[in-house]
This record gives sequence, structure tokens and C-alpha cells, in this order.
Amino acid sequence: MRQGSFSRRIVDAIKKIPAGRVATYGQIAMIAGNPRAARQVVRILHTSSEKEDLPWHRVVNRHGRIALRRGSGYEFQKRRLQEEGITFGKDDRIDFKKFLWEPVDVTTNQ
DNA sequence: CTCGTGACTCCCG
DNA sequence: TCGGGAGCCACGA
Repeated sequence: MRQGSFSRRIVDAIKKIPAGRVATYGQIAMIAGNPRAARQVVRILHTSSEKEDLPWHRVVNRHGRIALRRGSGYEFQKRRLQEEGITFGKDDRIDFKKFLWEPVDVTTNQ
């Protein structure tokens, strides 16, 4: 993966997610520069989560639910999030009002 | 160059 | 709430 590439920006965005917070695939894609490239985030998670030491567990879908299937990492990811203080409500959904990462643009300060 | 690939998202119903 | 269909797209082969 080269510097300045789209994949690089996705990796950097994921690394910025603070502990105790979560981000959605679409959100990461948007930060990386392409709001419609959510699927690329998935790809990066597969190819670089270990190599780049990414906080992959902090990425969930737009419903605030873990995207992995039960029995295929779902429980593991849920545990990792709970260890960071993130709680799950009804239907195993995460409350975005409390835990969604809201990156602040310091340059414009809103 | 084309093509398959997704831990997605949007839009109904 | 749940599910299917269509759209989506960077990347590797």
C-alpha cells in the first residue's frame, strides 16, 4: 500500500477512532474521501487489520450493530467493545448518541 | 484491459 | 424489525 493512496487514508482514519468509541464503515469511507466506498473499508479490515494493528473492532455498520456473523467473530468483537466501556442495548445495538465517534475538524472548528 | 470480491448502504415493502 | 434487490467501488489477479 502506497502513501497517499485511498487505502492508506482508510487505514489512517480507522487508527484515529478513539477507544470507547465506534465508527461506521460509511463514516470511515467518507473521512477517507469517498462516502460511497464503505466496501473498501471492509477490504482494508481484511487485509490490513493485523498488519497495521488497526482497532478493527471499533467499526460497526450504520445500525450500530456488529457486522460479523454470530460464531464468526461476533462475540469476540462484542467483548472487545465492552472492555472499552461500550454497552449494547436492545437487539445488541450500540447507542450512537453515546458512542459514535464524532471527529472534530480543528481547522474550521465547526 | 476485464472481472470477482465483500464485516456496506440505500430503498422499498 | 427484517429481508431482498440494486448500487457501489478500490484493489488484486
